[in-house]
Formats: sequence, structure tokens, C-alpha cells
Amino acid sequence: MFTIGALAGRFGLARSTLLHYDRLGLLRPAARSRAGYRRYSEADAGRLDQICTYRRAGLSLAAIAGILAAPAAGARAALEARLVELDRELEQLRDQQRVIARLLRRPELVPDRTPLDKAAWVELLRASGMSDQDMDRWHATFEATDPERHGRFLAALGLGPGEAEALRARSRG
Amino acid sequence: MFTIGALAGRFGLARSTLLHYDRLGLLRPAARSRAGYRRYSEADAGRLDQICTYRRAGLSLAAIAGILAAPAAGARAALEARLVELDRELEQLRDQQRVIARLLRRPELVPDRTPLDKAAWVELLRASGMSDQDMDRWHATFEATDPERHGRFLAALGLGPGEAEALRARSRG
DNA sequence: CTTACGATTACGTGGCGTGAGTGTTC
DNA sequence: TGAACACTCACGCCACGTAATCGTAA
Repeated sequence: MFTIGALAGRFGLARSTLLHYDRLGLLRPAARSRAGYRRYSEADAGRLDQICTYRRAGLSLAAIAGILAAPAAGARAALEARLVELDRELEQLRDQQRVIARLLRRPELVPDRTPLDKAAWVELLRASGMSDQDMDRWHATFEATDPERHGRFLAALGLGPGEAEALRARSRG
Repeated sequence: MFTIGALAGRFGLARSTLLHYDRLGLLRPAARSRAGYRRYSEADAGRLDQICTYRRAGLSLAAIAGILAAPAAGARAALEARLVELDRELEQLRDQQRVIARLLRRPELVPDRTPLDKAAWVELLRASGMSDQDMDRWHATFEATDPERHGRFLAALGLGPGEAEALRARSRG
């Protein structure tokens, strides 16, 4: 028997994923402890394994529920339908590549080599939909994985040593 | 000056899309009529054209808003970032193709040639996440585009002539 | 008068993520 | 006793779609 965290860990999933599957009725734990904790059985783990396999095929949770309810009925059909969908999606993405390739050839987009300062960098990231929180997380990850390069990066943006050190300390905290 | 429906029609968009862009502040009409109707100018149409172009490149609305606010700053960077994202997404879809190819080779999925009856068909579609409404719409489309084939399809599912005719009449209504 | 359009508000979609606030186990 | 885990709401994300209920234009 596994707790929700243990099962999630075994499959590389987040707890919230299993909570979600439980709410949907896709994967209900075999039992609950006296305190109300979910207790997953080996059979549950097997079912989750199937779910993960079908998710790796890109099937929706609804389709997966259908397959697990009546495997003979729909597994093949659902997989073949997904293949057709995949063809369409691949074509869409390739279209997007072509659109971008054309746009990048436009004259007003000639590469400009002015190095970015901090303000321009922040504006750019925000334009890509990155929030302040996202940026904080990004600094934290950078600091954790390669602190030296992080320092050099901040210097390249024109931050003074004091400002840079303050930011790095915040990223570590 | 265009009304919202006219502008949407010109660009092949739904009205709700323009309402959405207005709420986000991405595309606000130049003016409102006395009755409160949105009135879009030619400049608005030009801006919408840009938005559509960047959407065809797969950029998020947040990224597009950033580009339109400061084109020189981020257009190139945003497009290049999207290219990188596209590479990742394409690889993911190809992975899904591979997973499906492997699954379809599994012995328990040998092609079974038992023709589907109505119940099995409905269950299968529902398993793919299709609602009753979706199916109604599907019948309506089928009936509108190729009524004869629709009739033959229904017969192949085992529906009697009366039942089939009733369904087709409902699809036309 | 009709009917085709417009308005606003609120809620739904998918597949989770992210808190808040509280209880349980080790 | 404190940290790490668990619980249950409830709301957020993205790019819209949909329905309800109303007012306006041709």
C-alpha cells in the first residue's frame, strides 16, 4: 500500500495529478486510512501505469477512462484516432515554423547587436508572458545550478556587485 | 469603421475572440457608438492583422502584446524563443507517434473485425470525450454535407428505417 | 414587425498547479 | 517537538466558446 506521495514519486508525477485523477474517478485509491489518507494498492499502481502509458500517447483522460472501462472496445480505435490528430497537430506546428521563418526574414528585424541591459531584459521576458514570480524562480534555478555563470550573467546586464550579490542572496534564500 | 461582427468576418474570427482581445486590452476599438457598440477603425484592423500573423506563429497573446508595445525590443527574440519551443513540441508529438506505434503492435490489439453497432459506437465516441451535443452537431453536419452517405452509415449501425429517419429529421431541424 | 446584430455577465473547457488553512505521522 | 507528509476547498492558467438576458439597427 502506498500513500499518495509515495505513488506519485514512483511514477514521477505530482501529488496534485493523483488528486485530480481521484476527483475524476479515473484512479481511486483502494482504501482510506482511519485519518482519511488515500491508500493505493498494487492494482492501483498497475492501473496508473496504464494511464501513464496512454498519456504518453497523448490520449485525453476521458479517452483513457473509456479504454480502461472496456479495453477491447476502444483501445485500438482511440489510438488510431490519436494518430490522425497527431498528423494534424504536426502539420500545424510546421506551419508555425514556416510563418516564423518568413517573419524573421523581414528587413525591420535585422539582427540588432546592442547588448541588452537589465530593463530591456526584464521587458523582454515580461513580453513573453513571464511574471515577476517566474523570474524569481528562474534566478533561483540559475543560482542553484551554476552560481558562477549566474554572477557573470548579472554583471553582463550591467548590475553593480552590490546589486548582483543582493539578488543572488535572495535567490538562495 | 467596422462593427465587431464585420471585423471578425473580415479576419475569419469569432466575435468572442474580439471580445476577448478587448477585455485583455490587446485590441480596443477606436470608439463606441452612442448605443455602446464597438467601432473599429482601419488602424485597429491593421493591428488585428499583426495579431493574427503572430498568432499564426503560435505566440501567446501576452507575447504579442509585448511585441506590439515595443516592436524593436522583442519581436525577433520572441519569434526565436517560439522556434525553440516548437522544436520541443514537435519532438513530443513524434514521441507520441512512436508510443502509439509500439502499442498498436501489442498482440491483444489484433484487429477485430466485428462491425460496431450503435451502442458500441456511442460508447466509443463518448470515451473520446464527445458529448451528446457534440454527436448531435456531428449528425447535423453529416446530414447537411452528405445526406445519402449519412443514411447508409446509420443503416450500417443497425438502425431501422424509422429510427434512422427520425434522427435525420432531427439533424435537419 | 421581424430578425439579425449588438451589449454584458457569468460560467465551461483540459489537465493540472498553487495556495490557504488544518490535521496526521514519524 | 518539529518536519514532512496528508487532507479539503477554492481559485488560477490559456484562449477562447457558450448561454442567458437584454437593447439596437435595418
